Amino acid sequence: MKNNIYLNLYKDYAEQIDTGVLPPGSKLPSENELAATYQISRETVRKGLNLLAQNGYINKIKGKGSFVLDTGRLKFPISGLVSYKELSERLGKKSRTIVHATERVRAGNDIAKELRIEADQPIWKVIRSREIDGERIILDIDYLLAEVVPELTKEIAADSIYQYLEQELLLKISYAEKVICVERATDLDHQYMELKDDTHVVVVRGYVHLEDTTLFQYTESRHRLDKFQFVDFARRISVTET
Amino acid sequence: MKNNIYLNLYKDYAEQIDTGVLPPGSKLPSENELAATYQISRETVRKGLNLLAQNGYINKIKGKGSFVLDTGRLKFPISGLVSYKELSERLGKKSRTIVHATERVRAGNDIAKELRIEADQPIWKVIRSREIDGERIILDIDYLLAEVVPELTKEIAADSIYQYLEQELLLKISYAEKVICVERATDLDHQYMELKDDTHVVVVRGYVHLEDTTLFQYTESRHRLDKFQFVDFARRISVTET
DNA sequence: AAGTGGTCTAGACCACTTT
DNA sequence: AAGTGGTCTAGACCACTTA
Repeated sequence: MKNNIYLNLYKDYAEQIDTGVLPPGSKLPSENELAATYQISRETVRKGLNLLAQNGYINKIKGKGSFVLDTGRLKFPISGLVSYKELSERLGKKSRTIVHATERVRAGNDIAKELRIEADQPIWKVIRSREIDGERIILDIDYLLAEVVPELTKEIAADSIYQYLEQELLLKISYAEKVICVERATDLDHQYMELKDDTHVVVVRGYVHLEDTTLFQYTESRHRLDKFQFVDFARRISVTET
Repeated sequence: MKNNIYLNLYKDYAEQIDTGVLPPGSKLPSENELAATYQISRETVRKGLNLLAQNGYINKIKGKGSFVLDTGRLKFPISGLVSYKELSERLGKKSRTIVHATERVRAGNDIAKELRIEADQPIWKVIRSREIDGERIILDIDYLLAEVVPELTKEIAADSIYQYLEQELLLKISYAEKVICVERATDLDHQYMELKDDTHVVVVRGYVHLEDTTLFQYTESRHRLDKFQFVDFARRISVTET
């Protein structure tokens, strides 16, 4: 249990909104009220509320208050860096992970380039497909630096690699860049997904960094066109320059 | 000129990083230094730096300092709510907008549903294609509440609707939800884009809200598969529950 | 030990909405 | 006038890194 007051506030309200205890449109207590009831300072309350606002949970209106947004309609709060396990648990879908490979190999030229390392460096290669409602519609291929992740097993890959990295190896995952595009389906796609006669797949490339900016993981998440969906929540920063 | 110290700090450094004055890997002055030189408090410095960190400009490391990230390699800082004009200006690509229609109509059932209004309400419908490097690869269809936007012209649509809304109508655009998926190409797609023999297009649906949470704009941005790219920057919030 | 960023406080003033 | 969120301050303590 850490001493992170504003994060606790965030989690409390995020959960209440996720579970529907606080329905869309409800008004949160004012910042002064929250500060008083939680016995914390108002700036700390504001840190928590601002996190909620950034992640699409609430909207703050000057002079009025903070109100719960309608997050349920748009499911999939992917905006953020969330693991597949965390996501499927939140959605409660019937999903299954099939691990096809968990092997320690040496990086080829293409992967070395993506991970920005030299070729022949040892890496972990993990191939998994995700079955949702009985259909294999996602193929995830992960590459992790063996220098950072010395050990990896099929069991970990079947459960959650992120959980292992964070809770066992105590790695601090900091940020990721993702690039989404559409590409021709490969043989591997056909082998591990039920693609019917699709010629293309959506490819989400992920570059995951640690706190010290080390790039330690490159992921290709390949999705069947008709099942792919990505949801983003964005706030506008007014850029009225000069 | 507003009194927004931390936003000024953000813009200053964002520009310096965008233009390469501060190359990737450079170290920013420490928070205490910045507070001293700018004659502001450290918490205010931190607000500016945190904005930079959120938007992928810098990474902050405890005990070490703040460092510029490599934003150039992954261009397209789409993560955020940025208009097409702002984006193309930042990228400096040869692009052109062709306005096909700017008309005041009454909402049909489908659009009324997206905008969450009743059918037959007056709305503006704008159809534009975007030509990049000589090819028409994006089709944007916008629907705006006439109640919020009383007037709209072809000239505005050719330039920037956002600029008009914010600087002329003084509307406060607050946030947007975006949903990305792949769908079958329609006749309209073939009419206004150079689709060759593609059967599908990437569809980015955008729901844009004002400060008071009013949904006032629904946008369909339709992209040719081979030219579509979406880049996202995400920071991890550790969710080590219970 | 000195410097860094992370968290928190108690108070202040402002602009905006409501009564 | 009272209440709301937005900004800013000056100072405190902590955990972490570097020397």
